[in-house]
Amino acid sequence: MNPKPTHTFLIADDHSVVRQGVSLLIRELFFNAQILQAGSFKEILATLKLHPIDLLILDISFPDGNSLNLISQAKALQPEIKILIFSAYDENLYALRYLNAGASGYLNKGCNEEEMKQALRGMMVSGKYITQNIKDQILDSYISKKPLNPLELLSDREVEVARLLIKGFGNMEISETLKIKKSTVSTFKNRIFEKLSIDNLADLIDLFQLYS
Amino acid sequence: MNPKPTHTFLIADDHSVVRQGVSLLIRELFFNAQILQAGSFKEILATLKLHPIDLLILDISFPDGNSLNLISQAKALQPEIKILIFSAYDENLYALRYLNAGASGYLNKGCNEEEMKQALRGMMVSGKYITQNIKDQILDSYISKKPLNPLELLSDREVEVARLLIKGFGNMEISETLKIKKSTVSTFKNRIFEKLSIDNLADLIDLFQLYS
DNA sequence: ATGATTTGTAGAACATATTCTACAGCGGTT
DNA sequence: AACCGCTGTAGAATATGTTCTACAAATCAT
Repeated sequence: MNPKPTHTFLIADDHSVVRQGVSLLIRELFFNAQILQAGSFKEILATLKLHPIDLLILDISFPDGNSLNLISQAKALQPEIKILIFSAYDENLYALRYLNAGASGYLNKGCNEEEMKQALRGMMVSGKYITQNIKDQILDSYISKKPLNPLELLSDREVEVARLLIKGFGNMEISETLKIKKSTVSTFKNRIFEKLSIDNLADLIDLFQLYS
Repeated sequence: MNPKPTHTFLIADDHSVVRQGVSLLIRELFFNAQILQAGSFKEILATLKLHPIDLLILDISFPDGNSLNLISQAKALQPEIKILIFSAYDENLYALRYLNAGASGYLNKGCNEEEMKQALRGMMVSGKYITQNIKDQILDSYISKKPLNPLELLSDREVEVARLLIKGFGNMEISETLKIKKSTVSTFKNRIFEKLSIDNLADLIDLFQLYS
């Protein structure tokens, strides 16, 4: 069976429906692809240790955190792996960050099937995929450092902390989740508030709602 | 073809992958079902006007708003329609509200395939599906005659405190504004959280946003 | 290439928030 | 009239969060 060995995909998303949907799409394009799935960080890493993967399709948010730092771990295990971020979050907010962290494509979950197929083809043939929108952003951010929206002022870690804050996590929980001291969390909180010119959680939640 | 006319499903979600994934699942259970899809409010309504639907599988959040008031519109068009909410949001926070609005099932996107199938079967055979968790909630709210609008649970002073909290006021500021001791503010905060079954400010803000 | 800034991290002292308990007044029930 | 739960209020002990300072590593700007 399977006379021509073909590509291996790993779909990482905490929602099984999404994995199924992506799976289907892939099969339409690469009919004898090998498709693996993972629903958590542990599963992703475990799979990467066992199988060489051509393309990792990676959601941003998992129950156990965001996948930013997973990228480097994945690359450490498989330097040649291609990573396509597939997220429901606004690309304007996250794409640059993730591309910078080592992903080579960013696709919004709000895409239609055609875009999705293009993204998959793009990743497989040229190793990358980004929308015009993001290309423009890259250009802009190259030309002038003017942030398009206030959240871009935040560093990766700051965004991470901010996202936990708006989920309702307290400093203690955050410090445990990220394994940093509580005073560190406070420092981040302060810097976030300062950068965004706000001074309370309610405003932070407001801002994130506005810009995503 | 299709000798035995069977069920018609409408999958409403702004992410096409999700629609595909759900589609797949449905086909496994109801192999000759008719499956329609919609990615926006307009599409949902348009479809409802053209086709009688047995089960509407409905996401909560769409680019053009949340689907709460879409439920009554759907029921207006097709009083017999069954609606299963399929959402990534915490069921504890939203399920009752949507059930009350006319949905008869609530399924979290974090479910596995088996749960999803159970939900689909539940909806088709008995017209409803809810998790034990939500059953408990309903029971509680029945026994204690909790009004659906949680804000009605709060006493005048509690609402006053809650409003200040969601404006971003800290306990100190509230205690100064209302001329009560800070420990009193904490007591109120606790009672508010308890009455609304939440435990952090982010959820309070969420709730207040939903109810306005 | 080098100095300036940002980023990620904490310790210690201090400020704020929560918990647990309590109690009096009010309104409804028996 | 006596009881009950809900409301508005706190004190004290405890838990959590903030500030201020600091420092190394990374990144940026010149």
